[in-house]
Amino acid sequence: MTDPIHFPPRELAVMSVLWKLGSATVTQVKDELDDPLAYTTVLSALQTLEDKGYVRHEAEGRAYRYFAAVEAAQAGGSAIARIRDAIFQGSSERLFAQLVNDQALGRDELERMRSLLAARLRAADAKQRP
Amino acid sequence: MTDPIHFPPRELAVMSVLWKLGSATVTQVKDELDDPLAYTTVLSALQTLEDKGYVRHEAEGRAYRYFAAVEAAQAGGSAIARIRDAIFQGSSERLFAQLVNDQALGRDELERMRSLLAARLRAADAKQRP
DNA sequence: CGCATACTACGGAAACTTCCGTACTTAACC
DNA sequence: GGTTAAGTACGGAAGTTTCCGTAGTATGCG
Repeated sequence: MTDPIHFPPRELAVMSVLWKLGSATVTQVKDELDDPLAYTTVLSALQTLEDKGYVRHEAEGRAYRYFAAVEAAQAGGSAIARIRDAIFQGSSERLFAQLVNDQALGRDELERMRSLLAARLRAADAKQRP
Repeated sequence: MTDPIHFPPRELAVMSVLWKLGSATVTQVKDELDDPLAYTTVLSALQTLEDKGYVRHEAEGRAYRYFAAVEAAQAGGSAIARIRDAIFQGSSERLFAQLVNDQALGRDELERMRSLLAARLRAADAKQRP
């Protein structure tokens, strides 16, 4: 497996903007962040992330457009695994229990989870007895 | 809601040991960690965590026994929310999709997830039309 | 008592993270 | 051409995290 991807809080917030928008200029990232940071602060964060290889940029006019260089799914998988192992002692089931415990989950969302899980179970069956 | 709980990598590893063992002395934590750290390094981590209020200790003989002062479930809920919001754009469903995508999940584990989800759906129904 | 052993407190170095100001560059506009 | 506006590069200060060595304290043992 690759090195575990870990983002400190502020860098995660910046990555989050790129994943959400697909790509963004420095000013766009700055405007999306909850905290009012100086332009150069956001630029620094992006440059740090670029150093680490998590972000790349292209020139756009006289500005730069930034792109995430890692997929959200990849970062998500890594983050989930870390939480599962460290907090839930390796138990996906316990992690899941905590996830569905969220009272804000609507019925439609729960239904879609059920569908997803049913599909996943069928896939497991197919693999087990082909 | 309370301040978001966030553990840097090493501190998370230490908390993980406490959650796993219930409580532990410095030496026990040290022995459980994957990396071979000096005794004082582990002690420092525990003291830092105690400063932050995430850990407490009691005297045991001439040593200290450390306890987690936050529940794993609480830290887990906070961590899951952070990942959901930052990486999966607030979608529990997408987080869940990534979770069940893990090929290492066994049939029995998937079955138990299905039961959990079914129970959660029944609870949602009961709340919606009592 | 004197000594080794086991443990904690303290201090600090190095690296990382967050944050921003200043200086430099380029483009557009008058 | 000169000036303003928009943008980046650079450097650095302050705080956090990681890591450990040294010094101090207490316990038990001969």
